[in-house]
Amino acid sequence: MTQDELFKLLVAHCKEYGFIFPSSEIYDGLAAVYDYGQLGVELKNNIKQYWWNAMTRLNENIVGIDACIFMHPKTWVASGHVAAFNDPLIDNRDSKKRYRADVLIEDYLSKIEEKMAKEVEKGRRKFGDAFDEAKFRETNPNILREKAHYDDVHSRYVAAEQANDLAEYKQIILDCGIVCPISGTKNWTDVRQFNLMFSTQFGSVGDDSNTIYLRPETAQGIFVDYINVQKTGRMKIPFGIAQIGKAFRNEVVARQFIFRMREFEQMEMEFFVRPGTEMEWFRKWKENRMKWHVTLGMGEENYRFHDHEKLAHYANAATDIEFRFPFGFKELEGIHSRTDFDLGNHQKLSGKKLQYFDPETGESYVPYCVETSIGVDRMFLAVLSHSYREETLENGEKRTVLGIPAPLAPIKAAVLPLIKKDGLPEFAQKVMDELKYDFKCQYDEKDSIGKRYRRQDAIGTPFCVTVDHQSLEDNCVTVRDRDTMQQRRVPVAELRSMLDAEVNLNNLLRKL
RNA sequence: GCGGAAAUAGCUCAGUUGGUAGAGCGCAACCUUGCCAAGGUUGAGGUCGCGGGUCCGAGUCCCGUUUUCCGCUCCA
Repeated sequence: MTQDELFKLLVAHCKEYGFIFPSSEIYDGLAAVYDYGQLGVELKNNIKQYWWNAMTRLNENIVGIDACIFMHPKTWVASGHVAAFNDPLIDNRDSKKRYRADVLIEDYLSKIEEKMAKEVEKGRRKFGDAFDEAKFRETNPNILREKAHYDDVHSRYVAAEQANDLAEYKQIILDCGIVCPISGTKNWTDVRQFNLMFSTQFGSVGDDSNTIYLRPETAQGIFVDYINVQKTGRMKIPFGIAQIGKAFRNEVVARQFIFRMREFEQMEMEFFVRPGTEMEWFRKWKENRMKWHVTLGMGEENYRFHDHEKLAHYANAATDIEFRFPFGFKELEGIHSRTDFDLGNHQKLSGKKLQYFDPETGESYVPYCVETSIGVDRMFLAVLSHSYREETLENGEKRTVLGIPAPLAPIKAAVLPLIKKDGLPEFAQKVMDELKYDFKCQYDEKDSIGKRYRRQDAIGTPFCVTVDHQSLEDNCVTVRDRDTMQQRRVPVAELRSMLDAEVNLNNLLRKL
């Protein structure tokens, strides 16, 4: 079976067993938006808990916050999102290439300038020392014609830019006969606004000044709260602020299941350090985060670092932790050295001092920042795609198993009476009562025991606890292991501690 | 956003030159059995993605549209 086929099976499996559904499916769905189902939400919560506890419990100098999705519009001016992701785009239908409409027009304008400059050169050669450029420009008919055209296009362009008039952009491109550099044709689509950020109306409708954005990253919530946390938590540099939350990006193309969605969830931690020490911390966090991943036991060979050659506008060093997804190695987590870009800009734009007085050096400075940023949904996909497997048993039967790391499994144990009579269901219910305060368990008495084992395999339940007639006599139950299918007898009184050793998330923390 | 393909029961899929909608698995109830997807009986579930059109008649032909997949494109 190819990785591609496997991935399709996984997507179908996710829907069939209640991990992930297409959103609003009864209305034909909404592109690139997915809901987490009854099992998906358990797995997702476990992933978040593993991250949250690793950050905020293992590091005394990291605290958490939960900032809002709505933020003051100036936030996105300071962060650079307004300037960097607000472009008018146009496609050429023949070459299938996409361009920024404003860049096409600007290129056209500079070509006219070049033409005029060539004309000036001609005049200079012709008249030699007696050449008067200003006068020449005012009298030469070729230049005057080009100049008039230039001024006309330029003024229309500026007006279009100010009014954000997309139709006018296209009209200018058509009027000027601008062609695609690749195909050489004028077969253009309409100009569309590429706006990465979703906007909505805040307060009463109909007033432009009330337009606000849904955050495209959670990090800015940390930066704007930085000074509050630092002061009220009496935090000393170096320290970190962690946050888990939703973010929204209106991607041009959102695909590959939950790998790239328009609404997604991030787990971000911003670690504030003394300027000059950021590379040291960058290295530490690279190591630290890789260990967090590898400790889950999904195979060290499935992770790798990918250092960025081209750095974003805010970074002086950046790397990705990539995971081997069914469609290849792809970014799972980003670790960026963001310098003082964010805090510095927020300080400038807000006029509020965001400096830290360092008692060790006696200096005040805007801290530098090292960020770790991981997508919850990508992590979810990494776990599921790594866990999904189809086995053929010795007797030739097929078995579909989700070998989810036990601490992350949505259901920790299934409690199954061997048959649904002779008092076994009642005994099993008592076992449920014993376990339910510590573990998410599922009770099932329908169908044969073999079938129930397979059902639990398919949703990744690490242990099945079976109650039989002998249990009534000796207070022991059979515990069956998902991966090995081996069984052992365990006294009911020992069940809790046995399960705890295998499925408790905090056991992972001890290995970090 | 462009090009190609697809959409029929919860899932996987049949459905002939256009003539009243099918299977297997699954699901629910009951009976029987009891440690790795057992058997029997009964039952629920589909205006064939959606909207138009052609036709006496459309799951089937035509147009539009939505969603998904593949390839471009884009990606802090």
